[in-house]
Amino acid sequence: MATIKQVAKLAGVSVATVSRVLNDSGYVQADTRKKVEEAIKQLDFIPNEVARSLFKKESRLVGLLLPDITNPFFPELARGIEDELQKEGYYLLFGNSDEKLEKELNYIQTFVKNNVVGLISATNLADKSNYEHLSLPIVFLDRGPECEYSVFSDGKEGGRIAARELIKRGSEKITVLKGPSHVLPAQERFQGTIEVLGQSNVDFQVISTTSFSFLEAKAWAKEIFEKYPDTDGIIASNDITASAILHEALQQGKAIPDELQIIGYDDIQQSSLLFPSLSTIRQPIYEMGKEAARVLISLIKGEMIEQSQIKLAVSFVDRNTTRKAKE
Amino acid sequence: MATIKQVAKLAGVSVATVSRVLNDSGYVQADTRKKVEEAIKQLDFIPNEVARSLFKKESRLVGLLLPDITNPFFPELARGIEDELQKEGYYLLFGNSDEKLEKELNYIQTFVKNNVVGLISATNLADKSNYEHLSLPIVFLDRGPECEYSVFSDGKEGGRIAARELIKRGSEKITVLKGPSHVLPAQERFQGTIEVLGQSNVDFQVISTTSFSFLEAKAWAKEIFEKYPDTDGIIASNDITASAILHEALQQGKAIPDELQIIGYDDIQQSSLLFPSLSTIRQPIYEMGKEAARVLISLIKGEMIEQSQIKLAVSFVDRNTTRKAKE
DNA sequence: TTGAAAGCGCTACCAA
DNA sequence: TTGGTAGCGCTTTCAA
Repeated sequence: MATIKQVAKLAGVSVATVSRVLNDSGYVQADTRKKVEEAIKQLDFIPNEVARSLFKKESRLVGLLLPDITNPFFPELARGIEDELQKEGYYLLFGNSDEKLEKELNYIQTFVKNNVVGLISATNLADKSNYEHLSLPIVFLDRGPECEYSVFSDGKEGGRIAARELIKRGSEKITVLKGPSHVLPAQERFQGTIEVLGQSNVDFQVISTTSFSFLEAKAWAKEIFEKYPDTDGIIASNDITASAILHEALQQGKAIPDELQIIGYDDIQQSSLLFPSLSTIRQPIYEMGKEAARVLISLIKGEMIEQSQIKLAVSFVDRNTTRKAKE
Repeated sequence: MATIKQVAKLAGVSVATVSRVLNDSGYVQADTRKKVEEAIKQLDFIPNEVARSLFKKESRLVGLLLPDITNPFFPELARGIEDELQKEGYYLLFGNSDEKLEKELNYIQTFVKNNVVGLISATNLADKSNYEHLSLPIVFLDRGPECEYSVFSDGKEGGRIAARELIKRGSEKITVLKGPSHVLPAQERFQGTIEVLGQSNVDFQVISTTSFSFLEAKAWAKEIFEKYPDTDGIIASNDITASAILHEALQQGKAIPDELQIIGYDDIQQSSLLFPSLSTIRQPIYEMGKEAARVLISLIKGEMIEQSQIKLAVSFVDRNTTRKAKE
């Protein structure tokens, strides 16, 4: 790798001058610039970002902390973030926390060590205290309003919509899966759901679930169908869980959606690939990622932020695990 | 952020000594070490990785280039890589190339600028020439043997297995989807498939497909069912495509697997969530990621590598879009 | 308009 | 066993 010194030498100028053309700063005469540019080309010189970062005390790197990229919700989020950051010349350093504090802390430290200019965290145990000493712009994603800067979608309303749509479509004995209690967004939507259900005239019951795992969800589904064989509507805590329930229901020969309606949450890509395709509450996942990146970039640039908490709207995606609404 | 200088001052020693305890190198007396460690704790000092990287001319960063993290094949790959790297204290800088040369080159440059110690590339246009001037350890993932170091699975054999299993299970008019021609691994498996099919006594036809997109695949499926209504076995180029075909088939009321058998490729997580669950050829995706990371780490450490090309075995996953094998 | 030089935080050599 | 110090590659004063 060529260095700035070599370029300077070849161009017959000082390193200061080379630096100036590199950064388009200060005065450089046209022909001097030309000489330098030629030398750069000749040597295939690429400025060393590390040296630059050391001096400037900031890099072009952004840290991204996710629970698990393997969970289909997160790749889309990550993609939104990346696409937005890339436009502005920032790059992603990324880690999966597995919801383990140790890993989370370890990654945060790594990010800091590497002079990241900002941080986006979508983990659930993202306790404020792990972050506040950082003196770095931080944006929390998919998490609630108690934090400084955050981007999330309207979980409560999403939960309400799910309940309303199911009622509107004629379910009368609804089963609600609560979702893991440590996953805040899941609890939000759950609250919204039971709020609406409580005000309605339908029967409903709540199943406490502890994970989003497909296999466990299948077991719960089995249990539900045994205990409440006449349940005619299920509100799942997310699309994976909904897939599992759908799977079990089909296996048991239930008619979907005539006998049983199922509604998911998230609208991950695969939900439309199921058969029947899954009706669900759509979070604008990709857009959430983009938005978070945008907020972070503004923060990095020290721009004014109109609102520190951005709540995006959710919507009902009417596919084939729900019936047509009654007029 | 505290610096080594401040630690040295507080501990009443020189920066050299602090550096020694930091790196466990050279001689440090027990009580001196203690003083230093206390100062470190007191100041919450974390060594600046950037400065270290500048001096050492290498970082703890590894670059990862993927086509698109949103494609369900890649998160698992990424996870395998990350888990393995993390054990050894390496971290991931990552980018999606979207199979665009410009983006690919841009990311490679960024990686180099940031002193990455190594590179893992899983892109399809990964032309050797874009990489060979890099003088960096590089491992190609999910790609063929023409490259220096690579980890991939046995695509040809996978293609063969798919054909054999379908024949064994009684399909007699098989349709093969060819998969995008620029995706080398897809072509490998296609070769394997037609090799076996050609030696057999079954009829078969090949459909040229140009993408892995679900929607396009649905359209092809429709076309297939129109043109070849008596096709009784489809070998898809991957699981997404297979999902689309399954979807269309179910929509048309075909009995799966009695009337039509479908076999996918990859065994991404969601394939088991489909109903009927998808029979497919399993690539050990996570393991491939791990293996690639392991090779890269060996390369970084300058260890001897027994084999530069690691080919992992694939296997048939017998689920519910294929029938039981005839005795 | 240019160059000399200090210094970002760290490591490693050499001398003490 | 310790400290002084040069230098990694760059940016940015300050002076010329």
